[in-house]
Order: sequence, then C-alpha cells, then structure tokens
Amino acid sequence: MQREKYKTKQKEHILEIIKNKNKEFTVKDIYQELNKEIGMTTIYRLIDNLVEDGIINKNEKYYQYLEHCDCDNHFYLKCNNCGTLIHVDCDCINDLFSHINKEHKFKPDKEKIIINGLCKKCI
Amino acid sequence: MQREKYKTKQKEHILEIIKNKNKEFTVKDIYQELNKEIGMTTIYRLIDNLVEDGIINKNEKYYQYLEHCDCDNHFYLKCNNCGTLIHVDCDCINDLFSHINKEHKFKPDKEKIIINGLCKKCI
DNA sequence: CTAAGTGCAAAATGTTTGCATACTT
DNA sequence: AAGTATGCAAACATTTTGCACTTAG
Repeated sequence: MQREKYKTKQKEHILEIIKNKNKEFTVKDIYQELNKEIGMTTIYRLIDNLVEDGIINKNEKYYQYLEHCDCDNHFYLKCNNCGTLIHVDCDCINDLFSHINKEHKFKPDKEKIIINGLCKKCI
Repeated sequence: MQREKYKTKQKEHILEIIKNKNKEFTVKDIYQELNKEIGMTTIYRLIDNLVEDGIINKNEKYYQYLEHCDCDNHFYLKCNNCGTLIHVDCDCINDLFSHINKEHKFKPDKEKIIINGLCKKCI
C-alpha cells in the first residue's frame, strides 16, 4: 500500500511534533499537545503510517518475568522474531557499563538490561 | 497497602504460569492460557500485585522517535526517571556486540539498542 | 475532477471499579 | 467470625471502522 501521497498540514504538524520529542510518547500525548486541532482518528492513522515507514518505533503493552538470580552481572537478550528472553550471566557487559558511567554520565540499571536482536534459531 | 495475605489457588496458578514464561506476555495471553479458569478482573489484579512487588516488569504502550543518523555505532540511553532518550554515537558498544555475537550466538539489532538507567540530572 | 485524507459517530477492544459472594485464616 | 479475595456486570478508556465530507494534486 502506498502512503504519503498528498502533503497535508496534519501530516506535517504531527511529524514536526514527533521529531522534537526526546521521550517516548502515546497517542494521547500527541492529541493533547495538539489541543484538538487534529482528530484522534487521524492521529492514530498517521502514527501507524510513521511506524510502517520505520520513522518511529512502536512498543506494545506487555509484561515480562525477569528471572531473579544471584549473579553479579547479567542481562537479557530478546529475540525480535520469536520473542524469547535469554538470561545471560557474563561479565562482558561491565566494561561498557563503566564506560557509560564515566564518559556519558549515565548510570545503567544493571538489573534490567535487555538487548534486542535475533537469537541463533532465528538468524 | 499489604498484599499476599491469603494464599489462594488463583495466585499460585498465575505465578506458576508466569515463572515458566520466557517471553513477554499480555493479560490476554494469561487469560487464554488459563482457559477461563480465572476471571479477567482477578488476572488484572494479581498481575498488578506482581508488578508492585517487583516480581514482573510492566511495559506500557508507547511510541518513540529514534533520530535517524549516519553514525556507524550508536545506541540510546533512556532515563527511567525523566524519560529522556539520549542518542549516543560512540564505538564503545562494538566490543560487546562482537562478543555477544561470537560467544552467545546472538545478533544484536544495532539500530535500536536502548539502555535504561538514570541520566546525570536524575542520578 | 479524482484519488487521498480527514473527522465524526459508532463499534470493538481493553482496563478498572462497585458490590455481592466465597474463601482463608 | 473477620478480613481478604474473587468474579460478575457496569463503567470507563483506548483503538478501529464506516462513511460522508474536504482537500491536494
């Protein structure tokens, strides 16, 4: 299906708002920020298009059980294809963490690091 | 508010199902897996409790704009407190990636790595 | 003028709340 | 027996769809 055929002020307006966001957002956020200038339906549709075009990322609502463990260093690998969460106990992540801490002044949450990608079955 | 006061078969049943999951899941997934043995309302409530107790993780539905760029190596830092997404262009992540590839047989999705934690303002 | 886009209202879906009943202790 | 948990039905919230109208090209 082709999209983005006509240029409209709604499309431009929404894209501008989204590109200036440095946080995650919901449809409601956009609707409120627009103060009802654009109908809900249109926002849903335009955002869907942006997702399909790979301009923005969509995260569905979900829960996950992150296995409790005693290991000092751990993180998870999550397969984008089959969805499996793989628990990894390996100190390979420590250098990156200390680098991020020192150089980027950011304190990673060691308990819940999830790296997305493809597992061996799905590569 | 105190919880988990009484032990019930519903609580035990749901917890057992969740602990055996190695994927993310929705309330509907659990409901269907239980084949209507437990009411929707109860599932919502028990899952909420598990989230509050830190047994499981909850991810709300949201969208995000991940700035397009030309850099070879990049990832994002996302602050759990203020929600800000920080784009980082740094090759510090490459060693980890090749290690994960070789040793853990997993191919990280280079485009969308997001590391959660606390930014400098919120530490 | 024609195809595409918009927005209302309604339908469908997902989540929460009030309350009577059942279960744990 | 007393307090907690459950599940139905209803309320509320979110998302999608049908359709008449508007707009870009």
